[in-house]
Amino acid sequence: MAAAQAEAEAGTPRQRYRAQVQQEIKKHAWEQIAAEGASALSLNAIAKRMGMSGPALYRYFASRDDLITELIRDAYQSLSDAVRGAASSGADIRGLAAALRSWALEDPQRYLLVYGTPVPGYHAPEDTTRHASEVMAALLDASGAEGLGAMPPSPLQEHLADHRAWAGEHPADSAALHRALVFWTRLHGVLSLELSGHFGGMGFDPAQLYEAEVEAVVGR
Amino acid sequence: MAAAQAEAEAGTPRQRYRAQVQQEIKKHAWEQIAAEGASALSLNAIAKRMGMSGPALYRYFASRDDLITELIRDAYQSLSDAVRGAASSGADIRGLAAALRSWALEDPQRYLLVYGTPVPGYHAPEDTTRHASEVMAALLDASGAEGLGAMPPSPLQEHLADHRAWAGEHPADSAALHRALVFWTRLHGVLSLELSGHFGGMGFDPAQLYEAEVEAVVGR
DNA sequence: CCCCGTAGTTAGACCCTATCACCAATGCGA
DNA sequence: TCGCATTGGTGATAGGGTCTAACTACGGGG
Repeated sequence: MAAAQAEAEAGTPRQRYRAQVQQEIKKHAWEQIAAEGASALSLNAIAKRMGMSGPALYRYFASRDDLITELIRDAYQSLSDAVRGAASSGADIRGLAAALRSWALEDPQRYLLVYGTPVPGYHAPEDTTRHASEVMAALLDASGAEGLGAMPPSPLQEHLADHRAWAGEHPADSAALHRALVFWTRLHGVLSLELSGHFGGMGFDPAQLYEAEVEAVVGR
Repeated sequence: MAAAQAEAEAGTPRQRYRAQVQQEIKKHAWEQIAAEGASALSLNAIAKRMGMSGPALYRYFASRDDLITELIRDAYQSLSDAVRGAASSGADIRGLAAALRSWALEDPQRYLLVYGTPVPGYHAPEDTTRHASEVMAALLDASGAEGLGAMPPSPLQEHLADHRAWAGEHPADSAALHRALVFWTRLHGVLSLELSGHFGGMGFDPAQLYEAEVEAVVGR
């Protein structure tokens, strides 16, 4: 609570007001993104909805890209919270998968902001990669758990044993590294195609495909 | 060749000129997309590079969205050609995977134009879904081939047996349907994350992960 | 109480898409 | 070969976007 106070109420009244307006801008930005996609986000439109003139927003965000970067940062933070929250409340790998899916469906455009098509040349700020690492760490924890079907040794696992920089200090064997990567890429494969509407009209239920992929990762 | 003539040289000189200019516009559009991404595509910039004024392009494409739709159409066509070409020259499921990957790496933005983040509310024209079906059909052919590791029966396969509208008239059993879906989603999972740069800095080789996923689909 | 920093304004430069009216050239039928 | 409708290209313009610059109004700390 002290932390919440420090974020929400600390400082001078001016700073509190500033933080409040920034939050409101972001709120409208998310609504607009959910409705029209990130590429259609317009500072002018946000300003009008807030009852002020366009250039006023530049007191709060240096540029449109700055605002979007901030939103991406928040999205990463939210994702990290969701999966680490699930992990810390005892969820196994299936639970993490469920948490990931419900986080994605809760706001598809938010998921696509993180994992969708990037602008060539865009470089994510430092702390987003930190959040990505946190998610990875939770995945690696779950991937190393006992009771999972054994992944047969493969050339990839030998490769991963030699290229595990991304795992940091995490004490996971190459089978766990492999499982974490497979968890990520397979679930992203189903989720992103579903959220992008590529399953639309095919007639089957994406949730069941997702479940099947989760079971395949677990090892049956 | 008769078909090529019909496309490239048929009709009056006016029609030939028109088709030629349209092709040149598309060429510049692809260059711009490859460099800056589809969201940064500008008709004005294309016109300037071609040495003419902005509004002139509207003689050839009714709107920016129209041009992009046409590019998506061409991308689908190109993808369909690539995988059906591989299939018709005797490639097995591994060959299809290799063809898909090399098609994707050849022009990442082209892949992302097809499978990347869509604009909410955008509806693909009819013939793109036709190309998607052709790709699916090639996949289903390969997925039904003998010599593949058996996919154990699962709840998903029962579901797919009842929801196979997307397979059309194709005589594939539910195991083949399952394998085709898994082929698509898993390889897309690796490819899209790779092309979006999410593996950047992780240190491992995406190609080896891709290969491992292909082997997993084949059934080892 | 004054004063300075901050929030907000309008004006404007420079992009973009898109439409319009007008001009020029081209190639077809008579 | 000539006339002329069709077609391609132009500048002007409307309207929206980002973003900068100059100016005004307010409110809290000295």
